[in-house]
Amino acid sequence: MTDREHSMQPHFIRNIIEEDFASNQLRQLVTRFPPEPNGYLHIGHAKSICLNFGLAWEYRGRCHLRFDDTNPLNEEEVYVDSIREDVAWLGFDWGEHLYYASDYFEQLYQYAVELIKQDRAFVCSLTPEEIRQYRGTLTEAGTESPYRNRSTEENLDLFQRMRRGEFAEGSQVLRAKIDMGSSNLNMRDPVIFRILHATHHRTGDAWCIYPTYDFAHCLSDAEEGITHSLCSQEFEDHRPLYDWFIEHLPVPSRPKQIEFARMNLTYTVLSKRRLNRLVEEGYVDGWDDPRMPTLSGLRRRGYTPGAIRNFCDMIGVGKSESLVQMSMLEHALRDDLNYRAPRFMGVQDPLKVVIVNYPQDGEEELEGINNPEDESMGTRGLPFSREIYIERDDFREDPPKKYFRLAPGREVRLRYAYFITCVDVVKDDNGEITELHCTYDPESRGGSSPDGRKVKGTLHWVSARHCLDAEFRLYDRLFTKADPTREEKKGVDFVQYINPDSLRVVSGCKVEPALRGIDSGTRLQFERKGYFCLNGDSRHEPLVFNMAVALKDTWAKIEKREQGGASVSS
RNA sequence: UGGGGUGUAGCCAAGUGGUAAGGCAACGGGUUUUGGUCCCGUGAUUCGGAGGUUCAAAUCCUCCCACCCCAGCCA
Repeated sequence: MTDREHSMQPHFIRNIIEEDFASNQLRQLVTRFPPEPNGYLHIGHAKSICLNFGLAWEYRGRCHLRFDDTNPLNEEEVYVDSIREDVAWLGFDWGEHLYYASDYFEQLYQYAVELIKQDRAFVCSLTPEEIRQYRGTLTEAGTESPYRNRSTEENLDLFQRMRRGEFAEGSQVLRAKIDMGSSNLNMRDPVIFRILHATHHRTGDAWCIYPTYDFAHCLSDAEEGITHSLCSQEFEDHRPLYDWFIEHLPVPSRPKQIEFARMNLTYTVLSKRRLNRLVEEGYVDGWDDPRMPTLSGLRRRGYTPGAIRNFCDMIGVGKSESLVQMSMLEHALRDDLNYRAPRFMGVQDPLKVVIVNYPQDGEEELEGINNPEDESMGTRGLPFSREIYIERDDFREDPPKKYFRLAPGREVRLRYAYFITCVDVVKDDNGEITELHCTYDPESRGGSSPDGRKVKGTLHWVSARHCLDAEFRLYDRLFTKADPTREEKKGVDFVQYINPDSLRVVSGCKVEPALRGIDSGTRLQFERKGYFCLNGDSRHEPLVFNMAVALKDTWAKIEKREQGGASVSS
């Protein structure tokens, strides 16, 4: 991470940390990113990752990566691997500080025993349904469990037998003894250990009782010396409970929980459940489909870690739930890639152009600049010959107003090559344009004329004899509604709003030969089109390029407006 | 009709008693061998609403409205 990327935008969490340092309550900042290994990370998680690791980096503290693996029913090793990969890819380093809540199972068990001895926890033999009924409702107080006043000895014995596996799942639980009349449901004698006869991905069959989130999370934080435990807002109601455990147990440190708002992104979904449906029901091609907002999907799409970090920085950290426009994410990518992506020429919909006054078998090499924003990226050779391909959309027989590309009798520039003038349009029997005849001005070699003559348009092109075949995969928003989740609340299944044109596969594309042999994953700009990324499995022709994001297109905007089209939304 | 949280421009977001930052988007203009980039300019008499305190309020007080979260032995 560089300083350029890390702006120091003020936000309430940073303010709290500043105050804690100022009042000498804090010597070193310690944060943590605590994913449950039960799914893949997405852009929403990136916000939390960047916040936690970013703050630790900024204040010379440290950030732990801790897997919150207290529920063996939905956790798997594959998820821990992908999460580690994604966090590292984003550019963060947890150093030696990789932890698992499951590392603390024995300690957590001892803490529970301590609570029983303090008469602050009891084994409850109510059934799950009974527990629910006894809990009361939002507006009515709960009822105390008939098992609430078991003796310490009996509780100790029962809890030990729970651990030994003497009971069936669901028959007993350990509960904290707090207040069944609390208006905060989390304080109505919450369950802190439950029986699960399941194999855990790390502890195997060593345990058959597992701590709940509320019990494990705060104590894990305390064990690790976390100073600021940042979580999303839905845990705000849990904070009194978090503090209750910290207060009553002999923990080595006293972490502070601070909640911030989750982010939503337009035209996509970010909940595990919905993302899972997209994959399970085949609407996308897996978790790393380039249309997915998962980190693996964004990576395959061509997003850079720097772009995602900048995006997270841009959106800020607050307490009000946001619906961030996709245009912000796209801006962050363009902004990053503009400086680092090498430029190439690629024609999506080829239209043959014959340079009639160019030598029949002539051939020469022109020079192209790899990145106008960064001279150190050098130049490359561009083979030129009598027959080339240009973009079909760069020619209009009857050019509309403000169109300054090629048209009959009009002169334009071929980027880094020559000025050409269209002298003839060749069509087939159906009236389809099959090729263009143009003349070139030998004096304009390189792209400028010694007489100072100006042209309005510059076109990208490839030499027909030298170009490579390619396939472009053009991605668009996954949904047709900015907030498919909101629509869902009106009773419509969000999959109804999946964009049928979110993927357009275009074959028959032609790209310049310098692209031969580039590595998969390489990010580049096809000039005048957008930023692309060579797809992972693309070794031979046709080369497959995923479009990460299109370049801004002022002409498309003008054309749409002239036609009275609707404005583009984000 | 319980509790917790949030409301500042189309979106994100600073600001916490002294007269509304910044970014994205949009719209003008300049530069340009990418209709890209870059540069310049344009937007809130007003901060969910209504009252009140004050010389002074987005900031303090009162009432109201809207939205989000909570009744898993999920996290």
